[in-house]
This record gives sequence, structure tokens and C-alpha cells, in this order.
Amino acid sequence: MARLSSHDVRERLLEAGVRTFSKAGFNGCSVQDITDAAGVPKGSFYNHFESKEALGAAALQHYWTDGACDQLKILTRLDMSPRERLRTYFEEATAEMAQIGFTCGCLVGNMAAELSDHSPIIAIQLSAIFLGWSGQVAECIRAAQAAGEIESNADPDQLAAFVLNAWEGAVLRARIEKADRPLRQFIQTLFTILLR
Amino acid sequence: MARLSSHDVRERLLEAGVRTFSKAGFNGCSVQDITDAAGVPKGSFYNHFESKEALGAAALQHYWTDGACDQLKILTRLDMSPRERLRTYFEEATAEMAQIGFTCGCLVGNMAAELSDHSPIIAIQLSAIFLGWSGQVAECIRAAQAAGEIESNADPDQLAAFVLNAWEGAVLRARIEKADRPLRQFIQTLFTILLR
DNA sequence: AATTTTAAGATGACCGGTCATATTGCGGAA
DNA sequence: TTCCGCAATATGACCGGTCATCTTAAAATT
Repeated sequence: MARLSSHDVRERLLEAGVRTFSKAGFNGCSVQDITDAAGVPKGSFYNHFESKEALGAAALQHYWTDGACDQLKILTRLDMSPRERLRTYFEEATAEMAQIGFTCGCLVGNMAAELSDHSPIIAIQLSAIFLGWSGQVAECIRAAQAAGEIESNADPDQLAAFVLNAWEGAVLRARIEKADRPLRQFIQTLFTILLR
Repeated sequence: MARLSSHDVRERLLEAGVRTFSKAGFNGCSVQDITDAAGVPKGSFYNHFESKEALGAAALQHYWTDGACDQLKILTRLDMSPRERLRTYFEEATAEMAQIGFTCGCLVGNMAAELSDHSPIIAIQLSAIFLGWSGQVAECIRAAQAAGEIESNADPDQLAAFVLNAWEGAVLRARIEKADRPLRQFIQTLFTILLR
């Protein structure tokens, strides 16, 4: 059996990291759990990452730039109106969460809860991720306002931050209830009240 | 030095559990961390709780019924109007979070992120806590609507769930940023847009 | 003296991380 | 083209320490 290239090993560890951290939490899994999930020998781990925390930071980045950003592209599609894009974005996210049985939740939220007090590096990353995320949503809200799809002319940045905060909370509750009810309720409230 | 009564030891473990789980997370601290924080011998732990998870469940209950409920009483005070009560409630919570330097966050949210997939007992408790919490806030919103303090006549339960979701998200972001900005912004958005 | 409760210390599995050694692909010397 | 030397990577046994939990002798209570 051919050996994996160095790049492949690193990639596998990143993806296994995202999966394993999402499922079990940063402190809820071991480095061995991750190498097992990646199908990589334990000893290889430290050739690619200097510590578990370093993998945490890299996996978070990987999740955001290679995984979550695909969904974010919905927000800039041109085949839908801004308001439709927003709705589709949260409906897609709901469907994805349903598909995995409401386990895991959002890696960004999980890492925020577990590590923001203890890993400054990851806290800074999380801050940047939330900023970018909020900015994208704000842009879409701004466009919806310009298109006359939203009554309120409140500050889009303020609205976006509030909406994403509520989304994080809804994800938490969906995970507890193992049902899409909190997510559906979030969408309904969002579009019938806040972005009416 | 006189020995502590059995009841005191249990109480100390509960309070140390709340403190330690809040600071370090459930998987981020050891049983010994908790017994040290409680100032009780480590051998005593299993005389009072059958497992770390059992303490987790008991501490969560203790936090909710003996700690957080004090703040919840603001929502039913009669010396303020319903809308004022709501604002005071979130401002008090903001002040408390500022006082501890934006570490810890909310035990309910932290445990939800860390344990809702792995501890059914705690998941059920979390579900009940959110339900009760949401109900209290909904009642206050309903009263505010009745008093004509809020324009929107949207379903109070739906509003309350959305508001608490957003609060959980805001707490997460305040913890990341180590600043009250996300909490202040939450309050501002809440009262100038959602509960206008 | 009999019974219950306490808590010190033990237990072995497991933790994040390191090690010596084996293997590899590659640039340059022939 | 062939070969060599070498840096980078692969590997799993292994490190000291910590984990959640248990055992048990001593202390307190009856």
C-alpha cells in the first residue's frame, strides 16, 4: 500500500480534527481519537502540528475557509433576491444539521464555549470569524433593505450581529432537543418579526 | 479544626462544581480540581456523588434554582414596568459578567455545547431549564405588550425564545472579546428594534 | 460493641507529548 | 542515467503525569 503524501496526512488530520472536535469537543477527545479518525499513526501527529491546541486553531480555520464558506456563498448568489438568499442560507444550515441528527452543532460556537477563556490564539480567530460572518450577513440585509424587501431600516450590522447571536442560540437548543423545531422557529421569527 | 457536616460538604461540592465547570468546562477540569476548590478531601467526593456526570447534573440544577433564579426574580418585580424589568434583567446580567471579567459565560450554555450530545440526563435538564427561562421572559413580554410598552403584538413565546437565543450568542461573543460590547449591543438592538 | 461515614491512598487506564529508528523523495555528483 | 547523501517525514513504543473511580482502615456515631 502506497504511503500517503505529507500533504495528505496533514489534510486528513485537519478534517478528522474538525469532525472529532465537533462531535466530542476539544477537551472531550484525545489526540489519539483524532489520529484514529484520520487513519494516521499517532506518531505522525506531531510532525504536522506542534500541539493539540495548534491543530484546534488550524482545524477551526479549515472549517471556516473550506467548509462553512461554501454555505456562505449562498448569501451572494445572483439567482435569488437578498431576502431569499438569507432564508435559503438558514434553511440549508438547518437541513445540514438535521442530516447529522442534530449532533455536533457549530464548531465556531463549541470552540467559543470551551476555549475562549483558555486559548488566546483561538479566541482571536473566533473573533475574526464572527466579524467576517456578521459582515456577510449584514451585506445581504443591506441589499434586502435597498431592494425594499425589509421594512425596517435599522443598522444592518447591528441586525446581523443580533441574528447570528440568535442563530447560535438556536443551534444550541436544537442540539439539546435533537429536533429542528428551534431552528425552524428561529427562521420563522426572523422573517415574520425581525426582518418583516 | 472541626469537621464539616455531611450537608456542608455536599453544598460545597455543588458550589465548587458550578464555579469550576463554569470556568474550565466539564471536560476541562478534573474531580480533584473541584474538591480542591471546595476545600474538601478528594476521597470524599464519591460519598456524595456517584460520578462526575452526576455532580454535573446536580450542579446545573443548583446553579439554576439557587443562583440564576435570584436574577430571574427581577422579571416579576412590581416596582418597575414590564419593559423596565426586562431591560434591568439583561443589564444586571451584563454587569455580573463584567464583574468576573467576561470569563465563564453561562453554565447553561456551556453545558449545552459540551454535553448535550453525550449526557442524556443533562440534556433533559437543559431542555427544562430553557423552557422555564423562556416562559418567564415570555410572561414579561406579554405584560409589556398588555401595558402598551411594546409596539409589536407578535407571539410572546416566540419572541422570548428568539431573545434568549440571541442572549446566549451575545454571551459567547462577549467571552471571546472580553468586553461588554456584544452585550450592550444586544440590549440596544433588543429595545430599539425587536421590542420597540 | 456494632454500625455507618469519612477520606487517604491505591488503581489501572489514559492523557498530551517525545523518542529513537526506519523510510522516503530529492538535489547534486559521477 | 545512476548513484549517493541527507533532510523531511513516518512510526509505534514509550514518557511522566493525571484521570475518574474504588478500596479500605480509621473515625464517628449509635
